[in-house]
Amino acid sequence: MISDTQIASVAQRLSDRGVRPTPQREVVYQVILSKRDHPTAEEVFDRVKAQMPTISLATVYNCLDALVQSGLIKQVNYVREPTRYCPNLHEHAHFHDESTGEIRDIDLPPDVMDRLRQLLPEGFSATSIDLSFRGSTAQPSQR
Amino acid sequence: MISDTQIASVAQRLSDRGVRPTPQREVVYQVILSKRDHPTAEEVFDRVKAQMPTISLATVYNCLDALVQSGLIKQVNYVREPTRYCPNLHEHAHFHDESTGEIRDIDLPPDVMDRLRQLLPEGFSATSIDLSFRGSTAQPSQR
DNA sequence: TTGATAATTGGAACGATTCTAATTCTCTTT
DNA sequence: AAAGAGAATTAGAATCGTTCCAATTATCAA
Repeated sequence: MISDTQIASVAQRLSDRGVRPTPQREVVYQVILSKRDHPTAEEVFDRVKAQMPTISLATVYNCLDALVQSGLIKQVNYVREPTRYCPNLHEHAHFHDESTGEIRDIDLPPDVMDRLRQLLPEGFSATSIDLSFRGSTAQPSQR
Repeated sequence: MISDTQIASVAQRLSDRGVRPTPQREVVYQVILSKRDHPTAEEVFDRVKAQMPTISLATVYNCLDALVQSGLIKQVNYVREPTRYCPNLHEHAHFHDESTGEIRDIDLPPDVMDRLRQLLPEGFSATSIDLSFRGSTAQPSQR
């Protein structure tokens, strides 16, 4: 369930970032925030339709693009899989479990980020750093 | 220009990895080795056609898959761009220059790899680690 | 040389994403 | 509160990269 104050704060966060807060964008953003996973655009579309059945897939793509551009969400992509979207704005990496397909966030301490940046030759500056692991987990994740 | 010994060694490397050395695979592999960049499948297709005009795009994809699976080349992918292929087997990251579109390899020292692996929680084991930077270079790359 | 298996081929099919052009909305200015 | 300009939304068509398919051809072991 979503309270009015949450809706308000979502709209607020959009305007704060210079994103015109349309109902569609609010719902898309709300949907992404309300579940800590990494949905594809199609999955977002399905979830959003529950609240706003008339929204179109093109709009979902447009909204996701606006959110990504404004820095409110991030994109994750794996070879030959649809792009996924991620509401976690902390510096983090992704672990892609090959057996379950699950994607888990891995915290990235600042010292590691610094160390990574040091790898770049003179004159290179990175606006984003993407780190992703692929592998398997010994035990099933408990959550 | 490609000498016979180079061809031979390409075929040899294929069989060493358990990849049946067909003419198509040899040419695809040779083409990828002969230029230190990160071509897409279509680009590989174009280059290969110069030597073997009858090859089909499907075969190029098949060959690239075989090479990736056997560990002879790597895949690189960026959000909403076609998959790219990379002959550099050393541990390395990629730097994606946003203004030129160029992709540069960045060496990854073993200690950094170790540090990255340490980030994984208990029970997680990574079969591959992908690190990629996105940004711009102050000076144009000299090479 | 033969047979079993694997690879290649061209074209159709597919999934993800983008484009298009018409409509509707939002927000600012009156 | 109304109007107008620009932005966002929409449905559907189009596009792009990739995979699938069924028929043909090649490779390798016996």
